[in-house]
Amino acid sequence: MTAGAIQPVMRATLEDVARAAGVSLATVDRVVNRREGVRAKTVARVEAAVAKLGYRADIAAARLARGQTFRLAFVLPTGSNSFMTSLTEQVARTADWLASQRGFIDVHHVDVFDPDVLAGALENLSPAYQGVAVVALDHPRVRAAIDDLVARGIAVVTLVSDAPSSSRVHYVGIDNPAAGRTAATLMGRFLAGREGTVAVIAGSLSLRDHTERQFGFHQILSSEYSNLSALPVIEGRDDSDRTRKLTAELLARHADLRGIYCCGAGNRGIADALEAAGRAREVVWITHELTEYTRRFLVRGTLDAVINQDAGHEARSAARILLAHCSGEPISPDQERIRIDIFLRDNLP
Amino acid sequence: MTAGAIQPVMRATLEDVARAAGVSLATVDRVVNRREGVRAKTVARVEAAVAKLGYRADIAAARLARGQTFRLAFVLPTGSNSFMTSLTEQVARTADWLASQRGFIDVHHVDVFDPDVLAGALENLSPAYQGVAVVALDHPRVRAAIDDLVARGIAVVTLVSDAPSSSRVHYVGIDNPAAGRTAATLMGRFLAGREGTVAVIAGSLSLRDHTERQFGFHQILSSEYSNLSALPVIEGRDDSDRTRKLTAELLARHADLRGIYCCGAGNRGIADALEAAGRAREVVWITHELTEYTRRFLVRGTLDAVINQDAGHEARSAARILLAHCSGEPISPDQERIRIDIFLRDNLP
DNA sequence: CAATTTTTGAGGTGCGCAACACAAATTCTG
DNA sequence: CAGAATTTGTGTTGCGCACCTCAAAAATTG
Repeated sequence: MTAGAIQPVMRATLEDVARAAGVSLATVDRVVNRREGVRAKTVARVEAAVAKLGYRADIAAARLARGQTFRLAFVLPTGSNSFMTSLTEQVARTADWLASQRGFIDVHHVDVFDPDVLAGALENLSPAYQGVAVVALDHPRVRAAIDDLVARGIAVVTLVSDAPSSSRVHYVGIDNPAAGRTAATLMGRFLAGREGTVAVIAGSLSLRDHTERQFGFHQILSSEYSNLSALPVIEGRDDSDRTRKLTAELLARHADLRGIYCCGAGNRGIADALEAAGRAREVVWITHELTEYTRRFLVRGTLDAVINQDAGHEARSAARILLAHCSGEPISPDQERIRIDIFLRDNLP
Repeated sequence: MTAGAIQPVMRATLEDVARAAGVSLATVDRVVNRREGVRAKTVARVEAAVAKLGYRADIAAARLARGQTFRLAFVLPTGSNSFMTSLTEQVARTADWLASQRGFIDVHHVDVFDPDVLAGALENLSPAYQGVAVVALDHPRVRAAIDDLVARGIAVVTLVSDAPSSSRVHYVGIDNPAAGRTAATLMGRFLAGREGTVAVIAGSLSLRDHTERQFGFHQILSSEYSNLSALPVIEGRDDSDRTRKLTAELLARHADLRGIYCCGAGNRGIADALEAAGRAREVVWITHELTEYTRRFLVRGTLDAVINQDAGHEARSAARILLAHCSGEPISPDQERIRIDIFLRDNLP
């Protein structure tokens, strides 16, 4: 047995560093906080002492002394689909956690599907915010609004849906083309060589994430599963009534329909139609986002797989990244990477 | 657009509460820290003020004032398989993070597969630790050692591998039977009705997690996929040389071998044997833990799916839970729940 | 009502750090 | 080598809280 021997546990303080370097507290402070007016030679001496003692500022004490507080704005859709509801709830929880870290979150609900409204909301945001997380739309006006915020020194992260060409500091969300490819691989493998058609239902093709998903899906399906042919993409507008009708039509029209990939919301409609037609077991259905409904369909066997992004992780990650950015701390990339979760009936959380 | 109006952002302090309740700072302190000697009526007044102002102690300031530091021990296997290496690394990173939260982690490496050695290591642990995370073994001596630590007031969490009947405060790891069921569903669906046999390779059946996984696997395979019959479990001892030989034998002996489920390590051996036999594409192979090797096999198409537990998440979660337990703070269960990740070639992180 | 007990208040200290003012020491100029 | 400029030291304050002491006030008792 190798024991990491029990060492003295006290943290080195600024004072320890000062003593070790043979300089005063003020000088150490100047060095560690990169202030002016210290000779290079002295800087080196202090830095050597820092390294030797393994000094690391107690960030809690530092924040306390600075009296820093952070104000963040989360701009979320007014829409009421399950995923966005869950995201809103997770943002609230994150706010709760952040409050104990001297951070404060205001949530603004806007119609993010209207570029002008969204851009307007961003433009009117109080300059008191140090950071903004926004479920973005990839549109020139929105892009400009984001760039404008960044130019004013406000850190912006895009959440769930990106605006890649803007100057946001980070995108917190999944790789949507990869998510689509994942869905296609599951579809192809679950259908294992059977011939037939596969339908793709998107919310709207003007949504970047839906477009990217169906792009990834088609990419893999056409290159690897020639036994399956994809039907033209249908826009369900994330609305269950509409998807119910559309799915019913699909089922009526295509006797050889083997699979449905839904890269948006409106899942209740799809489930209804599949079950009404009695083809729930036979048709492979894959969709996005784990909600109370998709969970139920999964357990029941109507739904075969869910591609999910963890809303809680996204909310926390956005907050952490904004905070780190504001206080110049580093972030650890692989803790912040949002994974593409696959859920089957068996590995539901 | 609904704007969460910009409110005053200052946190309420103890002094604010004192003023609002019309009592002194000392009394508020007595109430919030549950000290003796305050009339019930006064307690109620203070608590009302706390609620009204939404007062929450600044935990950073509180920790600073208390001068609290935490000492945690992580007891990890000496073994060198990729997953454990990665776990060790993630524990080191967690230690780094924790150091800025006034927490200190010592790592002890022991042969966790020998119950006596493991129990001995736990028994000899310095009483200076406030918390211990251990990759456990479900064995009476180990159980007793854990119970003993808990009896001495040391919080214990089991990590990756549980000792369910002990008095550990938490198990940080995946639901292994569910992981096995997940593997079986993937196997059954990828093979979609084809007839044949499926091999199961475990590290050792005396390891609780491996046993549980193969249990879950068999459960689903036998109840839902009658077209597939499982061969007797093979013990590969997590050793690539051995698994290579065993896999080669399997392939030679069973022309109708359709799938391999490996619920332990030794994946390089399996990959070698599959590729050497030229049956890498045809045989569905599912294994556990995403490592540099399994990632490569996945990309190459030799491996079909990986069931993974996130070592980084586990390390951080164990530390957070121990810390919360030591300082009497609550934990948020769904942030600490370790998920059963499924990785295909397409959703690799 | 005095004596006793319980409750409350006032005040101080220190945790580790940031931020600042000002004096002292050191170096650099002409 | 005086004077100026630069570098370093000393010292203080306060962030929000925990924890302690001692005295004052209030409630309870005989």
